[in-house]
Amino acid sequence: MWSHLKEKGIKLPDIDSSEIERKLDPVLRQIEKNGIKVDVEVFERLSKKLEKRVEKLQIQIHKEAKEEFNIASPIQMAEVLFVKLKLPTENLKKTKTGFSTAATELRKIEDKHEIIKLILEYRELTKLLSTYLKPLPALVDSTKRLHTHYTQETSTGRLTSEDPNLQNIPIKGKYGSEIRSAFVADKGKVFVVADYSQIELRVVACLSEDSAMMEAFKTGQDIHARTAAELYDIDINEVSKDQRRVAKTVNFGVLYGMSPYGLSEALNIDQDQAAKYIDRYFTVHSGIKDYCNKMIEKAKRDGFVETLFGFRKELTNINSPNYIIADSEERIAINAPVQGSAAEILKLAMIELDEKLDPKEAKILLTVHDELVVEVSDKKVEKISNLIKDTMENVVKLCVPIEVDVGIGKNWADAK
DNA sequence: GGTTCCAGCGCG
DNA sequence: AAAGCGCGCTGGAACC
Repeated sequence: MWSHLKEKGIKLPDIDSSEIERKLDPVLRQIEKNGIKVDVEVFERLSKKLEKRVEKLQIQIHKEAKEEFNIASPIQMAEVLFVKLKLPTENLKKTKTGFSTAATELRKIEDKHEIIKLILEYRELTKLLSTYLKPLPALVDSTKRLHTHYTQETSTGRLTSEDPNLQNIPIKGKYGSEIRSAFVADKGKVFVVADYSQIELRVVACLSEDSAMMEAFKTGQDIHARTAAELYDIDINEVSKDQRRVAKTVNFGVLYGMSPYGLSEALNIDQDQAAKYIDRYFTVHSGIKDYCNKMIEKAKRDGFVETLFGFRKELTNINSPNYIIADSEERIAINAPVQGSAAEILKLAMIELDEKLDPKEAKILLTVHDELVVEVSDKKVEKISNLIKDTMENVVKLCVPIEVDVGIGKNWADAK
């Protein structure tokens, strides 16, 4: 499906998707066996702190509601907010049982009542406690290491991590880095964390041969700032933080087949403005537009699309008269080749690294979609971090450069 | 007591 | 008319 790209300067190893899976399997089993060390005391300290705060929040929420109810129950929550306190529900999404109390919806009415802030903080903290801080320490082995299980995900070709899932460890919020700092390198070793920079956007730049996006990557520009400059018709150096944020959402949204409605929801702007952004984007990036149309056409004709290495995503319902199903499969047709090809690139890098790394010096501990965490002997960091970066950047040659950011540290937070 | 579904939310 | 891709885990709720 992508063989025409081979005349355009891309170079792929001579291997197909199923052979990638075969070769990757023993590598994954070794990674699972390695495990990653957790400083349980960091979790316990943070747990105590957050539990105290949650108790206070619970009391305050009940006081504001003038009623004791189960804050963890969305049904009871909706009753309190929208019936008892009569908070406005105009722009709120609905669920099967009534109005949604999801964080995105509550933020729309955040300034209508003091209780909303409290609920959002309560949700944040209880999520961290129940999903990470409480369960993970119970799962470490006698050497304090945590072992996940990776499975080859059959939908897009990504890997998934379960029991426990180590691909969704917090990083973003107030406590993200504190939680990540509990994942530590063994004595005499450090973490080398290597992640692909904008790999999905680089892949789509190559699959689509979109000239503006290819140029952005070839010249090493900040891709979101460049898109902002295009959307607002300004110089790339004049782009504000907010404009960059909008452009970032547009860049990712397009990869997922986002509609004007979806963009307006994501950015909290009106739908006309969102439509203008998308329109402008596709005017500048006609190659991306063509790519989207081609993937949809191909899926409608052949019943599947595929990745760079031939992993197929079947889309047998794309011609369905039910537009909910057909539209959904159109979005998947756009996204699957991009997400799947990016996954293959990391998998190939893992296979190659497994061959190159001496297990006495370096062990892969985690793989998180576009990132590897490797535990490396103190003395060899310089040499091995260069090897990792070099291997990941050159495992395939796309029509744009591939860049890898490398960090080094004693724990997962410091190494990023 | 167990299973299943849903809503919600953590990550890329 | 629905509305952004891919996951796994948790607690509540409904039911057996």
